[in-house]
Amino acid sequence: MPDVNAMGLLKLQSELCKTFADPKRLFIIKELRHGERSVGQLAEKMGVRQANVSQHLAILRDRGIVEARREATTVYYRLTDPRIAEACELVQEVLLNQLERSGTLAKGLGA
Amino acid sequence: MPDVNAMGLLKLQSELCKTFADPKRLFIIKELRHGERSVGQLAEKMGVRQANVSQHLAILRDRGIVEARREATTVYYRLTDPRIAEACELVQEVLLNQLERSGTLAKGLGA
DNA sequence: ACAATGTATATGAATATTAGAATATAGGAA
DNA sequence: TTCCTATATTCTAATATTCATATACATTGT
Repeated sequence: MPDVNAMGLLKLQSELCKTFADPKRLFIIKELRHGERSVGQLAEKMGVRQANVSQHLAILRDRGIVEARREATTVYYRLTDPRIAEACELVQEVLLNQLERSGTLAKGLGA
Repeated sequence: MPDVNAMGLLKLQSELCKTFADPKRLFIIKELRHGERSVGQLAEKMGVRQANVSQHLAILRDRGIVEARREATTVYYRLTDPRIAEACELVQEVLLNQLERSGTLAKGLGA
């Protein structure tokens, strides 16, 4: 008997993971670890058009990753759960480990 | 000055996260926490065709998530880094928390 | 050599994701 | 109201992902 029951939850979990499967959304998550940021602040830091940032924020909002707070015309976003950033950091550690092993880091990736 | 340096690493990180963005691959990762499994074992547990499992394993292999070991005609897979399973568990916790809040769990998802 | 078993890959069709352009909405100031 | 700023949404084209089918490859046994 195939394990079809677990698949329902895993489908939801995979949809949550999809939100981490884009570099711009990872940037946003990483940035929001340090506190609230407005859409414009994020757009500038990322060097990306406002509409595009807003699209990504909508995805993060729909999946319950971030929450918004409006102050006049400015909308500030924050993470809903610190464990989200933790999970992303774990993945980053794994990645850095992989890069170390393959020696790819040496080729000047900035730092 | 936009933060373009970080984007290179985040691109790699997002590609790593993409491997978690599919329920079947999450199933495989979850299953491999308990030890090695062969392709056939996974296919049966998942109720999925062997070729499809093999495709997903190839993705996990390419991203360095799993490693293979051959024994006669049988190939056994294992996780390369326990932190990968940890990260997935963190995401699962966040998900369960979300479901609790929205009360969706009550509607009999199996357990 | 051949056949049998277990696994991997190539191809194509359906579907999903992404970014940009244009447009829409919300709130504040005059 | 009108204008201005900040954010959101819709639509579209390009690209990527997923699955099934068919086929190829690797290993063991005969």
